[in-house]
Amino acid sequence: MSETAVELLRQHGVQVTAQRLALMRVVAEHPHATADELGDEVRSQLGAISRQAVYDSLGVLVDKNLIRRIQPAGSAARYENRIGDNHHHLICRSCRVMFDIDCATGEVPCLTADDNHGFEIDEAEVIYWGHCPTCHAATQQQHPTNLTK
Amino acid sequence: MSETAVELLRQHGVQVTAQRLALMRVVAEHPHATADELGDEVRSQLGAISRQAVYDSLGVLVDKNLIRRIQPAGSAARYENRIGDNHHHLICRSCRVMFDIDCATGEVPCLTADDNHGFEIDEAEVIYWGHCPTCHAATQQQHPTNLTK
DNA sequence: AACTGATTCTTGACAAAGTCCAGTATTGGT
DNA sequence: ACCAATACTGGACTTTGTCAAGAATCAGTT
Repeated sequence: MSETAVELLRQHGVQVTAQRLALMRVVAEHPHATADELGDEVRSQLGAISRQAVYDSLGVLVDKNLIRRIQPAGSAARYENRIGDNHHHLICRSCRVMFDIDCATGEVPCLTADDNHGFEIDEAEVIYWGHCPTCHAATQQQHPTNLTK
Repeated sequence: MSETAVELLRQHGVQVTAQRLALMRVVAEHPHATADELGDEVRSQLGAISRQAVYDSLGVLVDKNLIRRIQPAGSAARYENRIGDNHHHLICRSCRVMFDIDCATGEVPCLTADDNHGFEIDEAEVIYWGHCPTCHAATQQQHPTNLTK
């Protein structure tokens, strides 16, 4: 597994460092974690890593398309290593749980927009918002208006 | 126009204040502006408004569905008064320009997900990412890897 | 028109997420 | 093993937003 990671980095012309390898591993182990959480996790495995290194490395990995960054409203950026399958996300408005979800339309959804304003569109990001079973049950009694948690 | 705004607020059981009226007007005049920008604009019209009042008021208006909050990756929350027509957004990865875009599939897109994990889904937020004509032309020569602006 | 309770606004401190910068350490090619 | 390029560290700083206490405003009632 580490072998593969090293090769992957090399293939993408990226220097191989302990921090990057650790982050790749940790992202795979904890999908949808924040930079902070990933940093803590790496810290518990490597002993130490600076916040800047976490951001730098994640940034490089995102740029090279080795991991994906998701940034849902009202929360810090999250990272996942499931890439290239154009899947989307389902998030609970109350508790912020997040699930992967395959697009209903099968492939690249809604990618053809009526008026693309001359843009070169490369991705249609879809986020499904709703309430998970638990939170939905809880909101039956009272109707919460402040969803900003 | 102000009449309408006053009525709108009343209809939604919201107290009518100068700050809220100003924000509604300013949001209408500057779609896709950030809270900060809206605050500045109100300030230049009313003379003064506190940051907290801006956030509070925008929050109330969003809760009452009088305006909509959009929070694209890598930028502060933005507000617009075009609501209820389920339109989406097209954003340039380089310069962050943002356009409204009607959904290609006509109505509530991709809202039926294969496996909804038991969620009560109420919205499918779609953001089209790409490069605007200008930035696309610029990226033809050199391939920029850092899209985090 | 004045009173009053509830809501809203102001002010200032605080917090989270991320960036900037200068110096040091690592990496990988020779 | 050496060296230039790249990456990491540590600390200060910025941006975006929230919390909390008191002052001001709103709107219903008399």
